[in-house]
Amino acid sequence: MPELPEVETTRRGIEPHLVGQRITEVIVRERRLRYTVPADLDTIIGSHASEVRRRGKYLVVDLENAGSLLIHLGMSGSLRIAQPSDDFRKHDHIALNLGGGAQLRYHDPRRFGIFLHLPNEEPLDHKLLKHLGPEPLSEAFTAAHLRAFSMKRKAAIKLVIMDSKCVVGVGNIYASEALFRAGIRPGIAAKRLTGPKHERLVDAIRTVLSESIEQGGTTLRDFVNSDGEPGYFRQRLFVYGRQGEPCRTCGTPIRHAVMGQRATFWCPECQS
DNA sequence: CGAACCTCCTGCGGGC
DNA sequence: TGCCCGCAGGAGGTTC
Repeated sequence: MPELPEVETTRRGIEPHLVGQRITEVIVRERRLRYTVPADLDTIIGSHASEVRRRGKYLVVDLENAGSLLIHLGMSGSLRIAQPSDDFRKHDHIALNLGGGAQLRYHDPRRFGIFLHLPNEEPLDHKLLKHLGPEPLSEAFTAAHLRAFSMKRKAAIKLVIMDSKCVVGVGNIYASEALFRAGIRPGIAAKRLTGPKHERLVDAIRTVLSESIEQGGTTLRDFVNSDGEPGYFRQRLFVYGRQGEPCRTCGTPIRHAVMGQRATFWCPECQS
């Protein structure tokens, strides 16, 4: 389940293999992703990748004079650098051969991901990106912003920080983790957060995501000729998936509930 | 506008 | 051991 740190780790992993490289061949083995992979994707053949950017959990591969690729890993997607001679594995849906001899492979068992070509438009103006809120690690994501956004929302604060119009890239796992670190119960109505809570939550989101990106950085080598799965499974989680287990801080059993149809975890003692 | 719910899909875990 | 069922989850879309 790629969250923002995994996507950023992916970006850093593939960028040095892509930038400056010419796309020499496009192989599409399965078009049925969240949106159908365009039938004319091979029009990118001959163009050079100039940059790999990230916006939220979206990746943008800029192509010189050929627009850009818009990629999302969905629930189960991954990108890795392979060799064209490597056997295709089940769910390896797309491969781009590169001038230097390597190959970028898109793998996605559940096919919730996105792989689109935007020939002309500025990708940030695309309808999928246009309404996204600030990057959590940018200056724009402040306590004042979170306060303003939460003001009229009676929805649970956890749902609000997972709303990409409020802030991008906070997925289900890190939402629970950030709220634990901030000492805030996930189910409290957003509008009822008081005083320093916004600041603590902004700080906690930043910390959780930054730490996870750092951990991912240690596994970058895995992007070449391996499964492309960042090492985030090693992440030490405080509450996520730990229902009934003792809180790592106080020993109280971790609670679980469904919010917005998503599993939610918290410590009833440490979070108020 | 916000809130609640639906949808896509496969792998995996629980239950027996 | 093997099989079946149901669930998990990102995020856009729909409905009220």
